Amino acid sequence: MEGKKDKDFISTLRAHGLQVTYQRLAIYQSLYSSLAHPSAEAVYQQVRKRFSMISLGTVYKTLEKFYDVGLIDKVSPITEVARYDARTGHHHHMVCLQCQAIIDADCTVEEPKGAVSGNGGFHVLRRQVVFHGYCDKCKAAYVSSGS
Amino acid sequence: MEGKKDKDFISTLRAHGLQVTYQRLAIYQSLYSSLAHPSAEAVYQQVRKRFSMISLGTVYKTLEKFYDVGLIDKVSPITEVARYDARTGHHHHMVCLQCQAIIDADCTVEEPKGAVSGNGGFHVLRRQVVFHGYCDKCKAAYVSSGS
DNA sequence: ATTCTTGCAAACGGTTTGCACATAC
DNA sequence: GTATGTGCAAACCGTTTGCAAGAAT
Repeated sequence: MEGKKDKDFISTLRAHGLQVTYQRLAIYQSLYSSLAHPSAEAVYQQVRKRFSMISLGTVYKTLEKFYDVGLIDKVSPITEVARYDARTGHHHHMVCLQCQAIIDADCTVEEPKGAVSGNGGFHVLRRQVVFHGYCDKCKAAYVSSGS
Repeated sequence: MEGKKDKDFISTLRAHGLQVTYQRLAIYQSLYSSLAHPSAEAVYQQVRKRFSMISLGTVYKTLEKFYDVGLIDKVSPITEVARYDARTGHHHHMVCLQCQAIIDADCTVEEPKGAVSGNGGFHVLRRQVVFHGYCDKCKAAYVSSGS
């Protein structure tokens, strides 16, 4: 579940003009090796396992900095807390209403047609699709327990 | 900007099994007559103009109740606070990164293709597309100020 | 009369901020 | 040596909750 060596993380950080610290390495590495779109708190818990003195504040600051320089994505849909993603390619998400899992999805979206003509002059920079529903696991639980 | 009489609001509330109060009427009416996808705070400020003794807590509780019974929609995208919409038809939104305006948009989205085969068993209930960018007004400001 | 709703204020939780100390460069 | 990052704790702010008084049915 790794695939990237410390060296690579270091050069990635440098490539984004970031100073390299153990905390940042640990945070980026943790995020990079997760598919769960973890929250700041989740990253904190994960990183803490190997780096017990890290503070939650640092995790918040670091994730925000990563996001600022475009190193990571921020997925903040209808889930109640911010969730992050180290894969910055344009893809979309399926969010489980039950367990809050966020699963990557692909799909194409056509240009928006505003209420008025065209899209009302809106300049689209990014499009994000969020599918809400139940993941495979929760769907089963949902069905078996009735309605 | 009205188009609906008090009587209509009353029957709409009743139709959703809600007790009718002046506060609820005012809140629903305010939301219904706005295109701005206002936040709870914004609804509060609006309603307060004609109903000065209303409390913010009531607005929160009421909007949530409306949402529960399906009377209104909750739009909580990358904007920092919850935003509501009295138009519950399936439509999407363009969110201005500058002024936080939310503008209705139409577009079709195809079924999601999960990372795995199909959509990995995900049962889609709702799909929401958020376009981020700059609205007509802010785009102009953005361009004229350079960068 | 009973149940639901309101208003108020306190609590909550995720996130941000200020500051002194430590670290990267 | 200087700028930047860290840890800690307090502040922040949108939102939720508990409860007593008030209104709807």
